[in-house]
Amino acid sequence: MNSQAVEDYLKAIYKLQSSQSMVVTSALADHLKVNPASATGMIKKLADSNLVSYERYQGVKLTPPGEKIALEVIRHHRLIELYLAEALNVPWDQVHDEAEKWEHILSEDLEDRIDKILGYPTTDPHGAPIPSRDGNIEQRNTNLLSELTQGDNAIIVEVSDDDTDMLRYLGKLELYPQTNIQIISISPFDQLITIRIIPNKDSNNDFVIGQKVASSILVSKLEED
Amino acid sequence: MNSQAVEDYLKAIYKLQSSQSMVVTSALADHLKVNPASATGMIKKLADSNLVSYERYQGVKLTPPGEKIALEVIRHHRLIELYLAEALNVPWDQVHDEAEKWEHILSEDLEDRIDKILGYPTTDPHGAPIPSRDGNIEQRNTNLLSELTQGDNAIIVEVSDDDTDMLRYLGKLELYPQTNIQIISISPFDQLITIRIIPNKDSNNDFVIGQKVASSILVSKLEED
DNA sequence: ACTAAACTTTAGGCGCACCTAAATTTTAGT
DNA sequence: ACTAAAATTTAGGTGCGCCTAAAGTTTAGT
Ligand SMILES: [Mn+2]
Ligand SMILES: [Mn+2]
Ligand SMILES: [Mn+2]
Ligand SMILES: [Mn+2]
Repeated sequence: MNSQAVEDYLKAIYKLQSSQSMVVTSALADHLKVNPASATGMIKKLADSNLVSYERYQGVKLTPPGEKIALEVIRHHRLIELYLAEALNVPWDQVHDEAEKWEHILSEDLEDRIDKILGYPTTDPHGAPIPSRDGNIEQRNTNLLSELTQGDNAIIVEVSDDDTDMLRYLGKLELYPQTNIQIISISPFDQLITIRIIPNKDSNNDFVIGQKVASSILVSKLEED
Repeated sequence: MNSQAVEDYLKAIYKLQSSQSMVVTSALADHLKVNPASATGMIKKLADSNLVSYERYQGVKLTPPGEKIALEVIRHHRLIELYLAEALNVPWDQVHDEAEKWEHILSEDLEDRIDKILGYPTTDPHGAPIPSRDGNIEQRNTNLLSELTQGDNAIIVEVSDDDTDMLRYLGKLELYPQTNIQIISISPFDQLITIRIIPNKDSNNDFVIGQKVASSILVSKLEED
């Protein structure tokens, strides 16, 4: 069995691979809040087990077996998050921490039972896709909300799930996955974004977010009509 | 935070204390499937933290703080077992292993949510009492089924929860907690016990169990009428 | 009371996953 | 091309929880 540490490293590498194609030691160490020297140690272990390919001083990449394990753990994580939210009414800003622990001990049998009870869901409470049992994950074409320009219409696809305070804030603004939004304006210098949630007809409920918040939201652009 | 190992030791000591008032190193080592030398090492650690009182060569006893932690973990274990059985249809012979892992990472918040959804239950699927949040546990007056004599009527209170095969067997015999039984006869030499489940009126469905099975069942004697 | 068996503890080690400090390699600026 | 800064790896060490082997203590039988 893979240790919790191994699973967390593989998961982190998977996540970081979406931005950098080769994950660099310091990025991994930052993400996992360990010392770079510790990350190097684990990287060597993972490379020995053929879970990552590793070039000294250059960084790591998941091998197919490493990616398989990462996706398995991510599937656990997201199914658990959704289950906690749906079945146990855990608020969406708290499901992540609970899932972070439970994901490592969930049995395949219980995974299947949860999957079934949820009706074989495809996304978690933050909009992230749930990998299938055999390790496939939906690839989507998304933009950061911070990349949109004035007048754009978009639907929120996913929000980052690991910052409790951010999630609570987004909840207060009602910026959930599946919400339709329009970019009313973007201010000069600070790039403050004025947003309207789309059923709203006038500017009464428009609000402003900054770049930090806007770059934690993934959207899919809608065609103008 | 207490490690999983510490929690498992305290739980084991609690369980063993019900039979021996001072828990001896080898009993603990047997129960936890570790080497006696390892148990000694952990015992010294627990004694240093004031979770057990320890006399060299004589054995250990839980202190009040140690018992509090043990009951907390047992509460987790039993709530989880019941939740898995009720909400996720996990068979009663499989809930134990899942709970054994989950009990150590369950948050107090999720514990409360599960407790509430189950309607503040008092016993787990095997009939064992669930300690209250503040660490009280119901004391019951029970006998082993193996201690009963011919003609006795009794109600099954609890069955031991940690042997999957035994539980599957008991399930097949329909010997669940709350089942009323009568001791029809006990054979000489082997002490084989012929049992009738009480709604049954004649001997058609009587069956025989041996001492191993009979001593894994806790009962409460019923007065004759 | 003595002794042998049974039990328990001590001594010494191991693997895991982390750390700090020092050495090495890469990188980026001039 | 050279050098200083940044990143990475190596070296050496820690705590945890386990192990085996050896030494010490209790126990039970004679
Ligand atoms: Mn994790
Ligand atoms: Mn999520
Ligand atoms: Mn356990
Ligand atoms: Mn139980």
